[in-house]
Amino acid sequence: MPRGATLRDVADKVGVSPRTVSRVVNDEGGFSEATRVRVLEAVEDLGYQPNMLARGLITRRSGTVGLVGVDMTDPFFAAMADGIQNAARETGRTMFFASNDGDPQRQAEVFRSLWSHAVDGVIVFPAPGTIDQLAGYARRGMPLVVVDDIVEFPNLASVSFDLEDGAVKAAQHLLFTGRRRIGMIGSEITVPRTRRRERGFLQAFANPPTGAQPPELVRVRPTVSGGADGLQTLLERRPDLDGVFAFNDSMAVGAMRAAQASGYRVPDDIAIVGCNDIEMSALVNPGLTTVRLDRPRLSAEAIRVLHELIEEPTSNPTPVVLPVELVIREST
Amino acid sequence: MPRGATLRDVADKVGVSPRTVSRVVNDEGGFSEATRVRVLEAVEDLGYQPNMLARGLITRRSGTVGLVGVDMTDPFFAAMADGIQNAARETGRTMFFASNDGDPQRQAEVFRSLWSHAVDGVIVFPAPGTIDQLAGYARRGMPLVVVDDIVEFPNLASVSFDLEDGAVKAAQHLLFTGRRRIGMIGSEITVPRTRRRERGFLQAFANPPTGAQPPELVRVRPTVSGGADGLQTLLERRPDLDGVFAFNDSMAVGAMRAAQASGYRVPDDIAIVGCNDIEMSALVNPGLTTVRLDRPRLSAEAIRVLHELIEEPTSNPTPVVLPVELVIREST
DNA sequence: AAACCCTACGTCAACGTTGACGTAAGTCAA
DNA sequence: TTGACTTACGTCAACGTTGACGTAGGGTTT
Repeated sequence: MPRGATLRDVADKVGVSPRTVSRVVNDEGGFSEATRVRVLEAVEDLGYQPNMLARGLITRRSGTVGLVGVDMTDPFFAAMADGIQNAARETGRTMFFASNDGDPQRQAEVFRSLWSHAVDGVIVFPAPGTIDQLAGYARRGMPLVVVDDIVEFPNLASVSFDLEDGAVKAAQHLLFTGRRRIGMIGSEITVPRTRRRERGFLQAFANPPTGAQPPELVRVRPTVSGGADGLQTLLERRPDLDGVFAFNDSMAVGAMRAAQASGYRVPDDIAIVGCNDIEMSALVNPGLTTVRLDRPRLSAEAIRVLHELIEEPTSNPTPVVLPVELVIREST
Repeated sequence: MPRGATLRDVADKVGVSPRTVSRVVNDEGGFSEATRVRVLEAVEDLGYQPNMLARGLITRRSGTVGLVGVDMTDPFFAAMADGIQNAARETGRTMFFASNDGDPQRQAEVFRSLWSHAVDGVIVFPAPGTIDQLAGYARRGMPLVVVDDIVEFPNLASVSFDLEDGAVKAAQHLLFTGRRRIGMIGSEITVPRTRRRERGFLQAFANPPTGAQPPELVRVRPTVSGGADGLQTLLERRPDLDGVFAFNDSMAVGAMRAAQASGYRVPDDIAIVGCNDIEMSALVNPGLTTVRLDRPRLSAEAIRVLHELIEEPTSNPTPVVLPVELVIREST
């Protein structure tokens, strides 16, 4: 609720019209050097700050971007959010943040709100089954970047990691280091990116080495405790399990704790590979082997593509897919 | 850049004036049941969404709140942000998020931007030495809640944890369990809340048990690697160190790793107590004894006080100080 | 029947800014 | 000297909404 100085206040003080002050403030040209100096002095004196609501109303640019994620407390996402927020600031935009909790209905609320606030664009980690919802907003003219999912729609870009390849690398590493009875703890939240990890994992078993058993797959909540539950289920099905690939590092850590609690040694009895390389992964004992994602790069690409879309709404950027890398620590 | 239906579109479709549609949408009364039904039908048909920029311009309420933190990737802060975001949504407000990186100048930029966007209020984890900056915005009429710092200014509320007491409890626990050569790893970022932890820590040594040495204090970056460096420094000063209290859990984990890397056993040789109880703390080995903070409660109080301030700008809420609790795990 | 109130609208201006366009004075070329 | 162009402004309307106020028609009271 600002009650600060307006263009008119500055204009009155200097003795010009508000339009001229506006021109100086936005550096549009069409004013003399002398005027510029006097206007900027008055701006300083009065502490004038442009009102983005009024400006946005007429320019149809509010100077804001939205970031919609699944869960802000996920360290992977928090790191992304931080990068995006910084990148947005550099282009003079302020960031709205909201989480969708993986719930399509909540995401719908969030988008209604962002639309009302006339955001210039949104970067979204979509809730399951919301591609149509998102495509609808894209069609209505909202520049939209979907992260970690590959989609192709007009006005809708996507940026993702090559997690299929990551899962292949993880599974191959387990097989290569001699594991033969391998399970995967997947996520019960099923969006395409979830499925790509499973697909890559299974794909690695297309030509299995001798002795490799067909892989087991369970799907649980993508949290530490979910990972623990997942490992329990895998062990019930196959007590001689000797390798696990988890959907993300939080789950991998949960699985590691559960395995240790059940008397299994890691990596001697069971090798564990995670995905994401969050900070915690290097700090647990043993250190977690995991698929590393270049998050700063993802943030940068997402913002870059979003701005492309904002500046040139008709452009149809090709989906960006970033490579991943396996980091080997002590858990395998 | 929404180009959606406006009040006028809805009004034309129904055959009433925009003002009547506005009354129905905002449920102000002064319309017949028949009109209400027909307007809401048209709203639905056209997918009308109020334009918050226009509304905010006239009501001086933008329907947004700001959250300004030090570092979004700090898990403690992420949890707070999530709680605040949810609470804000429940009152129909959308949350801006920005981090100040502990830098007063950056925080100034952030506040300029938020002011321009006419936020209804801001919750801030202040950068060091910015109380005057904040008080300035409060004086200009921006409802402001400072978290984790005690301040008293008009239009400026504060909510914090009793970290002085937390530090007392941590130090007393170390002393009570027989530790006598104790160090503290503090934060080099010095805001009042930092100092309170140090003050509490030192206070516990006012009447030391027999044999207790005067405590050592180092100040480092509040990160995992900073914690590791801090422990190194403490060990250089006092190789027979047997207890450590760290400013936060990330640092405590860093210190734990550094101690183990130097051949000390935890807790046998050195006991470690952290502060904050982040998720990681229960997962490291050994589990970290730490001061638990009720973060959902802090989020809830911050939002509650902020709304109080928004609704009643003249109210002068008393600072809220929340109790803390020591959680004993295996690191002591 | 006059005076009053209530209901259900409509009208108009304003929020602070910028897009579109107008214009007086000065500059320049033919 | 005239016409065209440029510079440095000003004027006006519009963005979409709500606050303030007006009013026609019906009902109720005196």
